[in-house]
Amino acid sequence: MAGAKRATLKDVAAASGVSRATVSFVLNDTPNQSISQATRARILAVVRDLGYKPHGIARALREGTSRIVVLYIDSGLEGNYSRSYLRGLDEELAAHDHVLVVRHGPTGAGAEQQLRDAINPRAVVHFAEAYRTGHELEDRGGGRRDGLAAHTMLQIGCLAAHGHTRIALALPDAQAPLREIRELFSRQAAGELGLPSPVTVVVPRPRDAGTAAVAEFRGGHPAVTAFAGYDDDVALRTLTALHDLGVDVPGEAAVMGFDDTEYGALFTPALTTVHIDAEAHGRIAARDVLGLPTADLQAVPARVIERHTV
Amino acid sequence: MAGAKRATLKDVAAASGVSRATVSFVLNDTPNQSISQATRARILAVVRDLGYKPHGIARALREGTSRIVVLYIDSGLEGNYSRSYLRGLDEELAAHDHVLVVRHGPTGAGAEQQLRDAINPRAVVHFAEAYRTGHELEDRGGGRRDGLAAHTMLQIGCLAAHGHTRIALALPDAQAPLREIRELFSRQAAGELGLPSPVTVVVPRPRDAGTAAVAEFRGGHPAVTAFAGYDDDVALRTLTALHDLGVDVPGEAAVMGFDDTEYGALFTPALTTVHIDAEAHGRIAARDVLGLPTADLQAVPARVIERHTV
DNA sequence: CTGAAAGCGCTTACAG
DNA sequence: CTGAAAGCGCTTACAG
Repeated sequence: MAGAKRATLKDVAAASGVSRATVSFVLNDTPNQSISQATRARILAVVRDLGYKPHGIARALREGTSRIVVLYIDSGLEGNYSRSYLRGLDEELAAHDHVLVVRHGPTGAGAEQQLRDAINPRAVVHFAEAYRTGHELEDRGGGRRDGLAAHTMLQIGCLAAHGHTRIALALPDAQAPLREIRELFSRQAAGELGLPSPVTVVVPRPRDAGTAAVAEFRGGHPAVTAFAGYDDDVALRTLTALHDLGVDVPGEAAVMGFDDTEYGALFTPALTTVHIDAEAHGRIAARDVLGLPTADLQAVPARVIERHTV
Repeated sequence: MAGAKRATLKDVAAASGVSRATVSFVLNDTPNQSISQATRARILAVVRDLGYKPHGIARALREGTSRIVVLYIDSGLEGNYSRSYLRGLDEELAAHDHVLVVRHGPTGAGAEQQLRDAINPRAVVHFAEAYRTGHELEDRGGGRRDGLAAHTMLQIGCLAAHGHTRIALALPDAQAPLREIRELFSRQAAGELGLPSPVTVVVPRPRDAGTAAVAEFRGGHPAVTAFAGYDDDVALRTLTALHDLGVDVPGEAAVMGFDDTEYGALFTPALTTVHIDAEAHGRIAARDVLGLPTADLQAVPARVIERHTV
């Protein structure tokens, strides 16, 4: 049992007194094969005794793809969205006998191809693609129910509920991947609330650059009283800039985060933000790439975490 | 070229008018095979024309393991250590024709086995193992030159240089994986500096629990004037607790982080910390698991980033 | 200098 | 109800 060479299908067949095909049939529940309960039970017992596990590589060669799915993720793992998404994706894949593996950083086409050549993954998922584009969730009604549009509405809505009408969307940089969609959804949300369209401000790193950017922005847009962060990071940078400028938050200006990180709670004043549980999004992504139905999966609604910056 | 079925070794052999073995020999630079320059060139040209790439799965079946190495990582990716380590590991592996793949979260033995069965990785690396245990780096003299011992010394040394003699080591929780080794190295560092051994304080989440813990600790240890954080996160929590307690930093107490995150710079006062570039550690880990020599790899020394909490 | 053959561990028509 | 055979795409003794 210990240390021994790993058991192979042939071993199981030999020990059960049947052919390898038969073993394979019972292990895979192949339809239209009538194998007696007795043999079936005997084989299963041998499988257990020998600790037989199918050899993934051999299976992959035969089937054309391995039971691996790879997740490409470019952003960090600070926010709750990414963590819960990862958990959902991982668990759902595992439940369907697949294993998740992740690649970080920008996806060079070369690296992606290299990985494809190396393990023939069953599928590839790009982090939060459906959420980020809004498209797929939109098609299922999820965009406005539990997708980016809904979450943006939560953010803008919270600001509006506190009396703010001139809102700025704080962006990490001009090339932020979701910039356009976030601007769109923010505009729609403001529109529905009868507010003017949010303007946009880039709050870069490092600290003093962010402060300079916010100072300049405020000079040009004196009517703006609230900042809706693209994510918690940008919101925190904005909050810091405002602090460095001597602007009282929330007295003179409000700041709201997006996608709860652990750091927001630690700032003073602590960051008000929207908390998103994306486990269902991860599960849906898993089902999608496996070609399974997703109708029974329901995301839990996001919620505003009221702290002290609005 | 586009859309066609992927080229196979057989295709290359046929197009070059040689056997598959010959193609394999030239592609793998198999020693002790004398193949004429002419055939070699011809084969290489065909390989290029056909866009032939070895089929990783087939190769893995034949060779026994795939050219994948998996990194298990439990902690987040917030700090500079993990990011630079990941980069070094990834690049070094790629340079040796392997591909890195990562698994997040606690390593269930089951999940690890499942992945092993699925892709027969060439090797498995556990995040920063050599660094964290200190053992391997120590053996090569690296522990004190560019390992955890050296970095701990940097942290304690900075505090000492600012006149602090009673230092507390702030831990995220009592079960922190590196707790013992960090305590050991901190004690050694203090000893070398002629300081008493640091005491230990756990600063938990959430914010108010952290504050309560720090308040209680200060009650019991009034002589302590400096907190050395296990990492930036804990340091930030400690800093926040001190703020909530009305303790002036750095006037009444100093706080020092460990492993620079982006958030430290955003706090007020901004966190003094030690910045570690672990790219070489990642490269060394890659070489180690591949059985390659590492003597030429030299870590860049860590450095203290002086901000405003010491 | 090069090729025919075996074999890595599976799955799945096909034949009884 | 079950088995013998082919084949997924490679690599590597082995034989010329």
